[in-house]
Amino acid sequence: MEPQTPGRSKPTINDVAARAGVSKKTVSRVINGEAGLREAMRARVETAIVELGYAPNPQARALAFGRNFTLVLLHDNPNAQTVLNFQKGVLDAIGGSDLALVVRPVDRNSADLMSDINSFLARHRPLAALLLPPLSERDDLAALCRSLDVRCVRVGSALLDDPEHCVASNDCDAVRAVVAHVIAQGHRRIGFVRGPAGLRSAAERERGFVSAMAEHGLAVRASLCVEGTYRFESGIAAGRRLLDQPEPPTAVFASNDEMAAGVMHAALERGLRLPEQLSIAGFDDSPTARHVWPALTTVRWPIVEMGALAAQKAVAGILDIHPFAEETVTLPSAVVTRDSVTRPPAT
Amino acid sequence: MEPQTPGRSKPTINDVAARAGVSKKTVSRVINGEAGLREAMRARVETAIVELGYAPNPQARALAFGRNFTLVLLHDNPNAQTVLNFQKGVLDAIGGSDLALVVRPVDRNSADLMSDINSFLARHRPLAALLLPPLSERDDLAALCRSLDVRCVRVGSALLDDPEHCVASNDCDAVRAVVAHVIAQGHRRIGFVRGPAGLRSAAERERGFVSAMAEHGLAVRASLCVEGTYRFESGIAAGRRLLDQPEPPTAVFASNDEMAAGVMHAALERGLRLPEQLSIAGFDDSPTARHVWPALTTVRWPIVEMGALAAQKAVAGILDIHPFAEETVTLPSAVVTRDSVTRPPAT
DNA sequence: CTGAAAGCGCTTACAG
DNA sequence: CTGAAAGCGCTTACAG
Repeated sequence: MEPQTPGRSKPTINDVAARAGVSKKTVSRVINGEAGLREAMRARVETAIVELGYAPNPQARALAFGRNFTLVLLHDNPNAQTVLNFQKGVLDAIGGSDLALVVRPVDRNSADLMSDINSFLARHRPLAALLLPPLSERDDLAALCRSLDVRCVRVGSALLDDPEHCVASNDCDAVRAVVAHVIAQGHRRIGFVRGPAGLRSAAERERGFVSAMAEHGLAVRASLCVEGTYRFESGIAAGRRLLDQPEPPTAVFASNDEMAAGVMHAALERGLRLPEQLSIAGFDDSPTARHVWPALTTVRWPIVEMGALAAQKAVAGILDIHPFAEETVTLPSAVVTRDSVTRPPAT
Repeated sequence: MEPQTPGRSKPTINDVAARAGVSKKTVSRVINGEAGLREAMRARVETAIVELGYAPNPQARALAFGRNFTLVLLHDNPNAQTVLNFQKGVLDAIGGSDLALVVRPVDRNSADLMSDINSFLARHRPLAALLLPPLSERDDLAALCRSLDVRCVRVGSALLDDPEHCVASNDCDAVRAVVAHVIAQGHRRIGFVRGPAGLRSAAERERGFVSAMAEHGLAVRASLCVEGTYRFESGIAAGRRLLDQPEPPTAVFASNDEMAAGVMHAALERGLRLPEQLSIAGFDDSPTARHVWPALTTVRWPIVEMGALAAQKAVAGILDIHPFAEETVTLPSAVVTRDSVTRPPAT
């Protein structure tokens, strides 16, 4: 069961060099895929590596390189599914390699945020930092990474940086599409639950809502737009306010699924039948979207793919993983049609 | 903004030694908190450390120690909230220290599972591996860790190992409590949706269900026990089978929240009113439990606390984080009473 | 195109 | 109780 013969410890670069009859510098060149080696040399070394079952010691490389072969995920995102799906994307992409993924949740309201991240990065010295929203929106953080010579890839609902440093969805377009779908069912009075002020995703989704309404010649009534926090409870509160209007909406778009579920609660506690008396759409395609009744029409956010693309950008030029074309930045979202949106009640 | 004067790079152990007028070995002793140092020495070194803003280089320590100061989380758990809450617990516990958390999802059905983990652990050399269920149930994996001299802490629904290597909930008792609550409402015909065969959590929860029924003198009818996969869809299927019985249950306990949500769907698609016509209880207290209507009565699984306790055990004797008494193994669950369980319909 | 030397910043093993 | 030497397994910087 144990491949490693007791007493004979793991082979080092010296063992490979000796066996191949070359210097360890040459072995190092092969390991790091450097150019300008005679093919015969390379082959000899590779044979020795295989025969010995050699694998370079990451700790030694890290010390000599002054850099760990790790990616660190910095996040302050309350949505577990989002964070985990992103991790999955990253790990799928780096799977075969010897990279490791380090996770580092932070508190964006902490006064020490920058200095904490500074010291963590300075000590740990990863290849790159991956920033999830809303952290990804902070330019000071991206600048900090650069000043520490740590690559930085920012994930967001819109273009946050140059193509090498950014992975994006197009939330504006995605919301435009789902709201267009609602409108196509015949709705005119559509309520909107906005995300928290200051978040880029909230702004993009609002732009999408406003565009969709404008494109179809519908007015955005201020009384039918309320702000939430992206949390479930705020969705309940928003739903109540919307339904308390003298002319309540016949449909509501909430800027994420949690708040959409909250709007459902507000409707159900008033005894409304769903979706007949109120259509509701959300954003994220979280597990909750399938679990609620009626199942929620929503937008699938390509977070797994964004994780894979972020990993690819993080190691570009060092490791080659290329599921995506090099210039890819924006990944497509898709409307997921389920049961929570139907025609408005006859008036 | 940059504390590090350009040109003067980070202080090393040599700088500290020089400034304190001691050998670097002495500095090393202070860093590692070794005993048997004159207090005056220690104080001198500590002053120099503070004055210089010195922090040991983790890469160098890793090489010299033959060990990284990291914890690796090995998991094959489909529940994002569970995994993320566990990560949160671990990170809360190790927060201040210079430990890093590395995540490594694996595929427990892969033929290379053991060899993949073997090579990852052998190369990465973490302080410890943290195993989440269902991976934690595999004795061969725990043995592999030990053979590689990597500590291993197993998380489970029951005692899986010695107290130093195990963190547990008591799912049997927790289910007993929630089912007792259902019975206390007056239900006699209670359906049961089991978890997948082979999983310890499924077996423990079943034991709890059976005990609760027995304690209250109720029969467990085979026709009212169906097996699910812990996934939502399997809950729908289970719910349909239960409701198709000639004498359908008046209440259902599903072994997790996802399946409970599925049972709700099965009931709603038949036009049942919830909870008046069917009471439903779940397990996990996932976000979904709050989002469904009626909100789900369930069991809160102390996964955040288990993460913190697992971290504490992983570094015991190396680092001291002690929110928990040393001998703590089992952490308490709690019944969360919401709206999905009420009295049975009058007959 | 390949290699011998020095070094990365720590710790272990041994003295005294 | 403290230290000088050697070493962990790689890479950088320089030769040739």
